[in-house]
Amino acid sequence: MKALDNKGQVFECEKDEELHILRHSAAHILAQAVKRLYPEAKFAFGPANEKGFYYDVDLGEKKLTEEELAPIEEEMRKIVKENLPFKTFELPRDEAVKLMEERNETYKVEHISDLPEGDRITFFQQGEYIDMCVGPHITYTKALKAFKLLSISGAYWRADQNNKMLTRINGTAFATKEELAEFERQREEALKRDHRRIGRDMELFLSDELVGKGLPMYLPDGYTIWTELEDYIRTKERRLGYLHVMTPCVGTVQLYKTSGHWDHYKDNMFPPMQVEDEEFVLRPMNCPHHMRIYASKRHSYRELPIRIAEIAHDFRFESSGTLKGIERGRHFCQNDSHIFCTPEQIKAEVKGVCDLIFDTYKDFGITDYRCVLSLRDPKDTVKYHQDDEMWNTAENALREVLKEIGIHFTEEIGEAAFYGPKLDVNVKPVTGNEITLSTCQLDFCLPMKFDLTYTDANDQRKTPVVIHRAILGSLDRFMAYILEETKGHLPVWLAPTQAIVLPVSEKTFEYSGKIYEKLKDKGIRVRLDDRSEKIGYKIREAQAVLRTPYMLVIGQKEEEENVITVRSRDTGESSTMTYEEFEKLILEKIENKSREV
RNA sequence: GCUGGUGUGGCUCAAUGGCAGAGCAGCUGAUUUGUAAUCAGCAGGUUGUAGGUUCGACUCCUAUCACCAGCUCCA
Repeated sequence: MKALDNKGQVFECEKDEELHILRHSAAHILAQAVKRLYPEAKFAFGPANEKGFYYDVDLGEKKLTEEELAPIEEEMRKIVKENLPFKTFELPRDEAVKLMEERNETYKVEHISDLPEGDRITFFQQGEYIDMCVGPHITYTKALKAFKLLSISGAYWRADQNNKMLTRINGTAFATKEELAEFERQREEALKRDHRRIGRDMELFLSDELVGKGLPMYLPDGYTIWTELEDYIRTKERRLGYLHVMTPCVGTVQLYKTSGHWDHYKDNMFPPMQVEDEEFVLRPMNCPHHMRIYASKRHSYRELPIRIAEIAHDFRFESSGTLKGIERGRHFCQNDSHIFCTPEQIKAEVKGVCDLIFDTYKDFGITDYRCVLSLRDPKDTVKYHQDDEMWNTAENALREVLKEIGIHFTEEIGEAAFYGPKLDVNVKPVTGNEITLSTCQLDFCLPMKFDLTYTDANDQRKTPVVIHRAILGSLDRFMAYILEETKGHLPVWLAPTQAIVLPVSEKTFEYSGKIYEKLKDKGIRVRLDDRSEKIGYKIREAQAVLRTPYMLVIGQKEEEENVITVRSRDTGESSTMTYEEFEKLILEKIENKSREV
């Protein structure tokens, strides 16, 4: 595909940048169409992204509805048909400002004033529409062959909620109509993979208005998965020397004032409750409790590192718009730990945490993740604890360790916790934005606030370093991700129903019942489907709804030969074996806590 | 919280101002079945909630709640 850069050169673009150029150009054509239909419209930013493109528009008092997308899309088709050439030109800063002011593009003017002095200011034009832009773009509007406007949403100017909310028009574009059709098909498919949908189908959890929004309840099968995850991680942690504790789900306001969380997050906590002369909040995180456990006695350097862990229930008053099934609720359960160590031990401990994270991911077959070293924004004096030296030490220490271990990561400014830098491991759920699954945070700050100490080899009082870490993050969120990844086809050890006995007819109910009882006695999560339905019906339900790894088809043939026929959920294939062989097989699978089936 | 959208039986959807309906699930009965839906019957609703307009509202209006997409936020 031919493209035009901002020096006016036409070039043959690389395959991998084609889509981006196409979508970015679609955004310009969208803007042109909007301007034709709504001449008062002012434009902010209109980039391409991984899903398509959007343009943020200020339509004054006008509120665009989704029905009004169709005429805009129609106008875009007209522009494409007009086959307007894209042109580019460059202006000195003052003339650029003048041009944008003439066109009433106040957001563009504001943008120019933020650009560094020496920057070239370039424009692209197709027909009557001029946009300030670095390009590149398609050469003629006809090159845009397959596009669609998808939705309307709001977006704050410059991503700041104190600014005006603009109208964001979302669309997508592809090189061909076939690819666009495929995109729409995949979008429908994705809906079926959404953990909220799977959770409802499989009866894993539910939300109830009367209980409260953002407060999901786990049903028996969902809780089975939950407890398996809990056992899995606790067992792993015990082997690594973590010490599990249990602390209450409330704490005094003073506790959070001491930690500094109160100042930063009081608006995102459930409000305090006054009881006698104490004021409590539902706890939003566990660090302060664990700090107080550490502080409860004197520690020698010989004891360190001390790894205090807890599967801890937390409550956060999340904004209603951010709630999303069990991925983000107002109650959740953290797989939390605080490692108290000496500065010398940081490296080994961070490495231990990283090893644990990636070992766990290997078990769950999680390969599509992104590591981010989250640093403070030194300009943000409100959010971050002020201590340059501490930050430099902590950030350098963490960066150094990560490099040494050989983890590939990107650095992001302003993503750190208020008390320290962190490594976040992020994944992409089926719908919505990237989420953090695991985290490892280096903290020199809270130990000081809580006056934590240990006695070193020279009998000197020293302040320990704290590593906050979560592997499964929140069990709820982890479960959501695993459900989406597997489409509910969980490995045997996690599956709520591990095997289901399916008698072909009443004639084999008794033999089936014996098999069911034997498996149940072994602690296997087994069901018996003794309804008077045909075998095909039972298989369909076991496969598509329950997603049971093993379906045991028991007919007269099996009874006569004293065997069972095992149908696999994942291959759809059946094989015949003795009961003993099957029991051995399934117990091995349950023992093997990995994604393989 | 903000912007937009959606709310009809457990689920998926129909009915656009004039008698609230279908399929699946459920229950009852028949059937005794061999690898992704056996047949018949029955039952299931104050159309999210509260007001309003109208002779008449699932349908129009107002408010509110929940859910969905996106934005902001995410210790």
